[in-house]
Amino acid sequence: MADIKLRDLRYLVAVADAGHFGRAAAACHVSQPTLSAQLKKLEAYLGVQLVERGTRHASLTTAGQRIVARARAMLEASDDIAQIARACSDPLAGRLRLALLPTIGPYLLPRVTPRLHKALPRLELMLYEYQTAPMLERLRAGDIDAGVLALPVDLDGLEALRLYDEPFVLAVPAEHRLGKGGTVRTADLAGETVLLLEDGHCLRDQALDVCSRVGMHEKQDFRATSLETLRQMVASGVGVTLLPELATRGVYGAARGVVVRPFAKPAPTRGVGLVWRRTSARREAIEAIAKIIAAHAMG
Amino acid sequence: MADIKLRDLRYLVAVADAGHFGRAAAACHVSQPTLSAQLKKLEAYLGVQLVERGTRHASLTTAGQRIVARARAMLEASDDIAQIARACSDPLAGRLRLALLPTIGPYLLPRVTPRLHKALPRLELMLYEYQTAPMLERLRAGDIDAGVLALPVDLDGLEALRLYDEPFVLAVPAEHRLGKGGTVRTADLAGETVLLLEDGHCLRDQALDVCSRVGMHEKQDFRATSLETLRQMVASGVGVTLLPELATRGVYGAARGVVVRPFAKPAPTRGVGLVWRRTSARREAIEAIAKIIAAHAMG
DNA sequence: TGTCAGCCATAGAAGAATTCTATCAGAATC
DNA sequence: GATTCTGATAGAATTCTTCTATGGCTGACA
Repeated sequence: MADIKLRDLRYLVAVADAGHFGRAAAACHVSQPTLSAQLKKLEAYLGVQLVERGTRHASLTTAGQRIVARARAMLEASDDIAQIARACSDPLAGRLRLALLPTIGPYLLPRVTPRLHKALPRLELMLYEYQTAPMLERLRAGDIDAGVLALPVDLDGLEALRLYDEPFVLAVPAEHRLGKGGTVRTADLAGETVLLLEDGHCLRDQALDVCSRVGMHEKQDFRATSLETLRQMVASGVGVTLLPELATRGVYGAARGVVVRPFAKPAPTRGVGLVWRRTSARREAIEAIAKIIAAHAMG
Repeated sequence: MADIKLRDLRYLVAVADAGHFGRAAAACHVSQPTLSAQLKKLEAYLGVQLVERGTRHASLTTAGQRIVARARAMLEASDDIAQIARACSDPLAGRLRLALLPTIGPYLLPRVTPRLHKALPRLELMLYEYQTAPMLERLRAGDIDAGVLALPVDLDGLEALRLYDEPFVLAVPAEHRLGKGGTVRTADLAGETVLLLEDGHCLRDQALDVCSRVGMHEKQDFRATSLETLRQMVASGVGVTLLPELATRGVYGAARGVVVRPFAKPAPTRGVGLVWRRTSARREAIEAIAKIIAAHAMG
């Protein structure tokens, strides 16, 4: 025999725990003669008596005790290997930390989480909300596995996949001059006062970009901390704003005092993407998530 | 397959080290197909690909790397077990717990421990002192490996070997009527007041047995806790006593105020024996000890 | 481009090890 | 003294591992 066998160590540990060959054998789901013979073989191989066979009780010799301690460690390591294998064998299982922009998360998640849970039931999603800069930082630090944000960003050691393009829509007070009709042209916005998010939100920059092109000016001394604040300010007639379309769908579509109008083509949009470390071991799971989000975000 | 096999882990580690199936197989002293097949089996069992088979080089996958780390630990533990076994395989080595009667230990040990150490240098003797009943109890419980006590005892699952017969001697105050001359006959003791040990010491029962036969009576309201107490009480003239001969040899022979007289034949004696569990794995070492004690106790 | 060498996978047979059931022997218990 | 409990033994069936021989694929080299 060239190698100790884990099975034999299992038998030995069972005897150590049971103090009884028959019960140890039962615990190992083998017959008593099998366990006896294997233990005897192990003793012969090692050249030491491991078990003292009393008439009512089997107990370990000193050598047996010391060896059982090592044996337990080996069996644990063996379990570890199985554990590692299980974790690695199903790339679509385990914990995955996903961050989303504050201007995306609350509006996108209700649309996709049911589908994610259904399609990837063994994936435990941990959800976070960060603005672009801290999100990239935490991504690179390994604090999160993937992030949903507005492209483009500075990829560097990162990999990205475009998920969907989200149009902006115009939100105006109900009694506003632009509060009626179907699509609205960006040119119609010239001269309007626009309300924007505070610094740090990429949506602010994207909206500013649109505004500067069409001749709108930002309402001074006002910065909203969230889209919901923004929406309420619009409702109270302070000005107009640009919202990402998902923020006007579903329960968010029926805000009192606010009229939402889509833009005529070509509508201003922002690209939304999924970003992860190029070296990430969770690539497969991340791509599965990307597929589901891309398919159902705007659909 | 119920268990990962160490052999397969060895193959995996060999591939990790060699980066090459053929060389790994050679390192394991098996054919290349054997190693390939077993690794494939291991991968199937674990449900993960462990080795990336390149055209010129075999490298480990991430799962493989993580598992190899555990595998190395297991192989090391396996070596440890072999090492422990080798160290324990010498039946005359290791720890052996030996108990002696309080009326034997202090007088026998100085005579035999130097010889035990010389003859059994790899044996680590742990010495204990117990009276007969607790000694047998601890023996049966496996707390000690062997015991030196006065025979006969109720052997039951135990095995015994007679070591030597120890005569009793008479100890009297220096000015006592029996304090002079060579041997003394038991019949001369009639009417004497004898001091005895407290309950639990088998020596007490043995001495009582002698006393009752020769017409001595025990000093009431006195029970010594040790032979040395007894000896001092004799020296102070309270009475006489019986001592085991070894307790009057060497440094114990020159007690002031006490005269020791051997008995004329047939002298009363007690048999001293070594007792151990019949199932004990240390039988060989115990018998070696018995041989040495028997040879040098009374010599 | 065709041949060769290196590398791993596959196939089938031989051999070894493990397992089972049935039974035995020794010790403790009633 | 019969019975029960415990571990050891025996022989057959099964399962696993190993071997040799060979195939298929890829890269190197003339």
